[in-house]
Amino acid sequence: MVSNIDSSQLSERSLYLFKSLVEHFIEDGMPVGSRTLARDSKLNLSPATIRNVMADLEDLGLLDSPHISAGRVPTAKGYRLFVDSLLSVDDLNSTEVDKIARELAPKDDVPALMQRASSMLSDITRLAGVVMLPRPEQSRLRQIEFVALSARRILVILVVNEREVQNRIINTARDFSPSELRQVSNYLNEIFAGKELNYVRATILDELEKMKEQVHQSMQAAIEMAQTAFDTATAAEPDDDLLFSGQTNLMDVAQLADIDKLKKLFESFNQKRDILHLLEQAINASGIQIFIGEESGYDVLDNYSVVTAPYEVDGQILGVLGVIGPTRMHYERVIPIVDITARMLGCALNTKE
Amino acid sequence: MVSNIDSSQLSERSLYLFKSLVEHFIEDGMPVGSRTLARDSKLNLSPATIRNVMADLEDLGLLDSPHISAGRVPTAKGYRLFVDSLLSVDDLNSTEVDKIARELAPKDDVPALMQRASSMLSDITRLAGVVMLPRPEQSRLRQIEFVALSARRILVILVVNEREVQNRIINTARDFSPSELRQVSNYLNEIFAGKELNYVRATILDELEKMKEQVHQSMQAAIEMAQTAFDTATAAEPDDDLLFSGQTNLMDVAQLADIDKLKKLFESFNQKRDILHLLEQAINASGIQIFIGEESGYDVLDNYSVVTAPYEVDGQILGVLGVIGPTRMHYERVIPIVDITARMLGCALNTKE
DNA sequence: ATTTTGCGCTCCCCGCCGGAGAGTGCTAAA
DNA sequence: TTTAGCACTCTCCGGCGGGGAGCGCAAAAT
Repeated sequence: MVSNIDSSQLSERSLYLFKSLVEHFIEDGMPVGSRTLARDSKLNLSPATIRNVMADLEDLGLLDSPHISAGRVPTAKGYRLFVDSLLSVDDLNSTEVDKIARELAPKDDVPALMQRASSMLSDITRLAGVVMLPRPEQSRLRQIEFVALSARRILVILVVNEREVQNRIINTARDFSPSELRQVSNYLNEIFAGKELNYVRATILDELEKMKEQVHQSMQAAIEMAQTAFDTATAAEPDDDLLFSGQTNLMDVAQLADIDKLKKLFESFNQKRDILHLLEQAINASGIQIFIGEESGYDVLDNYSVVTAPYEVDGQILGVLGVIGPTRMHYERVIPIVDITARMLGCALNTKE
Repeated sequence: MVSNIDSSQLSERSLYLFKSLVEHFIEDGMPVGSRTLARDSKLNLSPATIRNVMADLEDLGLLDSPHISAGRVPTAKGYRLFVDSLLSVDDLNSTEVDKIARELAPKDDVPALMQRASSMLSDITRLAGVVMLPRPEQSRLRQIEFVALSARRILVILVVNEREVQNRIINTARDFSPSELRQVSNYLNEIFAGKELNYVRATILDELEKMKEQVHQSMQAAIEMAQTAFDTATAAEPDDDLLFSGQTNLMDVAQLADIDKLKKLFESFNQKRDILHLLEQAINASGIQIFIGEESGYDVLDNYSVVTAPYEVDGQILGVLGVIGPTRMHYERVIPIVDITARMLGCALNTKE
């Protein structure tokens, strides 16, 4: 990757002009020329001077011109500098904060809350919102129960992390009576409650042999049953961990030529893989993270940026949420929105305890 | 609505020409002129003759011309005639039938099966697929169970229709012991098992008073608990009953000017309301149903058609599935695909019992 | 040394023109 | 009833030209 530019390498004036160029371009999407910049900036410089500055900025790789006699446009590197060093972040007005708070009031279950967070992000930014659901690695088993549907069909209920409930229906090799089932669930709850799902699963697999010798005959069946249940449980919903919304907002901005690009982007929303990988990168770097255009490494994101923030409860990061839009988005607005949404989502998850 | 045309009102020849015009237009999307039609049809007629015929067809409202010196294009009414009387439906080749059968093999739970049906429809047609989940009106309560999460937080599990499981967490006014809960669930199962959810709900509401007098004190609590549970239960997931897929396929065909229309269509996919209403119309007319362009009454569907078929188990219709694409889709291919998918989905749901 | 002025040059955009092509409708002849 | 002929209407380029925006460079000004 080409070295990024540090704001200290540039004169005050260059930075100021660069900043207003970027702002101008974000505002109306047209390449910005020296004349416009001269008029709008309060520096009272002639267009010629500004042309010189712009030429320098272009040499540094911060600007680009679509063709020789058009104005300049920021490059990904340019946006990077802008976002890292030049951006003055808006304060959100209180109506918006209120709206976010209201939407994220903890009224129902976790998936619904996540869904609301996502659609709120897209509503308020008029871009696409995305929320990564809490990763299953952080799932702790709280309780396991069995309900007999018929003699050999058993409904397994896993209560995970206080709020989430998972169901599986399994078929058993032999009959179980209700009291037997109760016994089994008591046993399993005793040894596994509070443990991580993956740990539970691993334990069941690894120590199956050992346990077989120690425990009562019917407990063997319990172990096997649990194994079946968890096999499906932890492998479940591997593709249902991203919630998108407002994709259609991206169709507004799209200049017609981009429709093909946009289609690819939508497809990668559906496959979820790329976006998921991207968000996983953001999960560790705590705080707002911004991926600009091609620098994300996914070429479907050419000309698109992703603003992400992890959300956490009790200092533990549970997942990531964010906004996807054109590189020329209003970062100064989007950033605080993503930031505060992540915080409030954390709160909502917390108070729901 | 303007009266539709019956095929008996037209001469053999007109019908033949009309049919090849529609086929031609479906093939390459360009208005079809008299010359082309004269060349392609085996009738050995001069373009002039064909022009006369086309003029008649236009008078009948079956054709339209974008402008005076362009060829002709079918109207919605034209497609209607084509689909109702002229269409020769393809036999699916066995590879495709196999593919459908394989995809719909009953390997896992109902929602996943539905999801696969939807994406299969879109994959195989290269259009958008949609599946309506079984409507809750047809839900019969099979079993109800309670699991104590803590003293006053209770997990309610409703087993519906043999396969579906719904969970709610409710907070109670007072503590319940596990044995009490067992008692309550036994009581509720006894009176409500096998009944329709809506009936259950109505009964609980209407006869709450009456029961209060008759039944034991703790049963009162049971009723109230059940009420809380069902209140949320039947109202639940009103927006999660349609599964779309392959929306992006529609971006291929879209001529650039249509991008705005397409956006509106996508938005109505998200809101689900209109499409849901449309599919509900299809649920009663058993068999394939086709909505062409504006005749559906929803103007987001201008220039789009919807091919639907209800799927059923034991002669009872559970829901509807279908394909959404441009009016100029290959009906002769789409129709049998939708048809067979609906059948096979019915089978899959049946054998899963 | 920096900034400005002046100037020539390069593009894009838009409207215009004109011809080619496709297609129509009408009328008159077969 | 069908066809041939013909005038007419549109669309779709491609080319042309002017206007406008913008650039770079060099020379003059500060």
